[in-house]
Amino acid sequence: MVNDSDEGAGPAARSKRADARRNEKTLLDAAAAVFVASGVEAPVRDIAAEAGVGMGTIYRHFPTRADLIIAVYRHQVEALAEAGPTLLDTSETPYAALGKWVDLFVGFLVTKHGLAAVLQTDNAGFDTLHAYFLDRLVPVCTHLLDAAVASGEIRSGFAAYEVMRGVGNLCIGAEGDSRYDARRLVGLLIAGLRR
Amino acid sequence: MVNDSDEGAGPAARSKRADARRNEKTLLDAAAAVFVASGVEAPVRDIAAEAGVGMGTIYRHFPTRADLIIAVYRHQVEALAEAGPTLLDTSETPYAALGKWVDLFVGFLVTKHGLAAVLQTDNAGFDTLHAYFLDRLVPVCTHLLDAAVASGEIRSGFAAYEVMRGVGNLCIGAEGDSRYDARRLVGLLIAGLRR
Amino acid sequence: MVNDSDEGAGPAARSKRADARRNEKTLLDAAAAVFVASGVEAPVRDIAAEAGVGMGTIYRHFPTRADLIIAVYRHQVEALAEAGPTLLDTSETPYAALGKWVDLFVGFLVTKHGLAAVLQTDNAGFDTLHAYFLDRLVPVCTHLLDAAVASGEIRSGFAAYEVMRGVGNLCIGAEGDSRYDARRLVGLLIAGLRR
Amino acid sequence: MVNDSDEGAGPAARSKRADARRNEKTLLDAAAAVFVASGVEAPVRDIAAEAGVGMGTIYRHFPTRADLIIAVYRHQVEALAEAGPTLLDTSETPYAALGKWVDLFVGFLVTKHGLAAVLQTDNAGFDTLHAYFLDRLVPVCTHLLDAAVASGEIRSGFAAYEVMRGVGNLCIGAEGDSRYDARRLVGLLIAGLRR
DNA sequence: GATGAATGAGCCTTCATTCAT
DNA sequence: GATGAATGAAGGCTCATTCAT
Repeated sequence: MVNDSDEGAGPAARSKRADARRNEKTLLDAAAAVFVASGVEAPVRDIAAEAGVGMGTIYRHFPTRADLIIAVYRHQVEALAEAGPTLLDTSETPYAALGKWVDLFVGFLVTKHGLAAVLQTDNAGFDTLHAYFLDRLVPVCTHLLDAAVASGEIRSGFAAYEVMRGVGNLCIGAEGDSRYDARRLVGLLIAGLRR
Repeated sequence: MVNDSDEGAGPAARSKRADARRNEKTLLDAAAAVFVASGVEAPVRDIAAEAGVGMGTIYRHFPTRADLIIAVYRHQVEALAEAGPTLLDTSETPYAALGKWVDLFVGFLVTKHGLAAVLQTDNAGFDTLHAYFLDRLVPVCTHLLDAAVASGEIRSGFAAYEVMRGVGNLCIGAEGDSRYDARRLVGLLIAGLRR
Repeated sequence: MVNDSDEGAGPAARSKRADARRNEKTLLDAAAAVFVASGVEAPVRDIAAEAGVGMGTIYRHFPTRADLIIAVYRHQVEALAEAGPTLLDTSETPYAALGKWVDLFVGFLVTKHGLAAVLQTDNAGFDTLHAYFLDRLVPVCTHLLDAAVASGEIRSGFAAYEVMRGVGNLCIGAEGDSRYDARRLVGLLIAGLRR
Repeated sequence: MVNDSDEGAGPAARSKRADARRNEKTLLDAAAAVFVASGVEAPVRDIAAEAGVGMGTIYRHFPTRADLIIAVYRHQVEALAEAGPTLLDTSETPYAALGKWVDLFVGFLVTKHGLAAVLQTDNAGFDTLHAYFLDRLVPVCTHLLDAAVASGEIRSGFAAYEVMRGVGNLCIGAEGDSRYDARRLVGLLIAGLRR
């Protein structure tokens, strides 16, 4: 994030940017809060209200809802992406790393009311969102799976995309149903991968 | 069910009924078609249009959307329920029966665009639907799981509700995504149950 | 009612009529009951249901709601009309007769949930209803008023139509409001007529 | 009311508000016009059309129909409320004041097609409206009645609520019926109060 | 004649999105 | 740039009324 954009503009320009970024931060925080409370499909008006800005401001910064969602979760997705290699390095076996990573993924999704649902839907207009998540995480997951296959711990033949979709799906609606523990079921799924 | 179809009823006495029932069939077919095309949450208007009837007709026959959905899928749910014991009798092991039954379940869900999604949602107004599915199928699934636990093939501790929810979730959005094979993933989940 | 219609038809025709009249009686009773329970604007379907007949039957007998209402209350309106002269004959003074008659009128209206409201509304389609009530009762009321004016008990200058409309209005919504006693207020109105 | 109109507010700070308020004025005028023409129960669409705005605009400003009605008549209700004490001060006797006030009330209601009807109905959703009218006017009327009782001009025992309801009822449907003069009848009612 | 199924207009309400200020 | 007012499509639901059986 340090050098995220801003190719060295003059001081005034920069301050404007800084201003805008601060505003954007407010937006993202508000959106995150509303997403948690009411799901990713919450009315734009609610998000604007939470942020204390006009709705137009939301639209200026994020032309589509998908853009907003991406922005909201970018940090966490990045962290997730970065966690892959790290876990591989620090875990006893590739399979253990996979398990831990999937757990992180579950932790991410389960707390985002409705995100998992949006992720799998073929709703037009969410392609960007889809693409972003996949572009960023599929390679990471592929890497983990490959390693675990290579170590002989799991069977081959399952694509990262598929596994992630499965994990994502298992997380849908998990929040709020005490009889359903997404993490346990995901555990089953990953266990099913073992040779 | 015995006298459900009125072939052989009094000639005129049943004429209205026959008419209405034929119409109801049209409605169910139309609803099924629309459900496949646009999901179970499709506008009532669309279903009416597809059936070539007025909206009022839908409401007359099915006061709530849940009623309609139940009616549309009743036959298949019943068949599913009845398949459980049969499979247990005719399969080599309880686990094999469980696998086959789950496969049937997946086959059912995968072709019903949006049904799996509705099934897990806590949308108010779908309680009837929920209840119907669970009432009918959870006992069957429980029976299969118990048998497989008893035969020592799978670990214990997973409730039918949870497993079914998991399977259901894995089927969400499966249709139309060629890179995602719900059946395979469900296979993984069930495999994960093995000791 | 004795010779209400039926100009001496043949026996068969007559029996048919008798049949129809019995049916019509059922309809009227049902309508009266529903009117009391849900007001004069109750859905036709409800009335049909209460009568245990199809809606079409209602429409056959009473093309418009006004026709039905008239039919339902015809007996009571006739009784009211006939009570006028009688009261005049049997009361101490014309004003007393007027008071008693108005009381009967109030008693009639107050128990007909919504009737008073319909009576004053200029809803198109209720002209028949209006006309019937007025044609039948205005002359009676006029007679009473005239007598009371003649006896010097009340001031002149108020038309029966106006007084009846006033009484009718005071009865609107009386049922079900314990803080509002239509009869008392009507008493005030009639008291106001005194010299 | 003091700072209700914003002549003199900060130049730009209030521009939106000014805009919206102007619009609200348009809405109120349109609503008033439609209320006169079609009654207080006119479809929201009609009001929007009359105002030349979208329906959403109505809903933005007035979440419920009752809110709209209240807003439309607030000024007049307030004026009515304030007229009570004034009349008491400036009239020869309390009874005269009562008569004049009731006359104002009649003048108000008679021009509001359907308002009187709504006022007496127990329609759910109009409670706010009811409450507002009663809260504001019953005390005023009570005051007038009490004074007239105290002065020995009228009989006691009639609550303001009841009298107002009576007056209100007498005004229902008055507009457009040349044979019915609500004011005269109300006069009769009030005359009836005299000892 | 009776039936009640079907029709469809009509109303309400919610929000995503645009755009004047 | 920000604001939030306005728009209007979309969808749900309820009957009055017609008409095939």
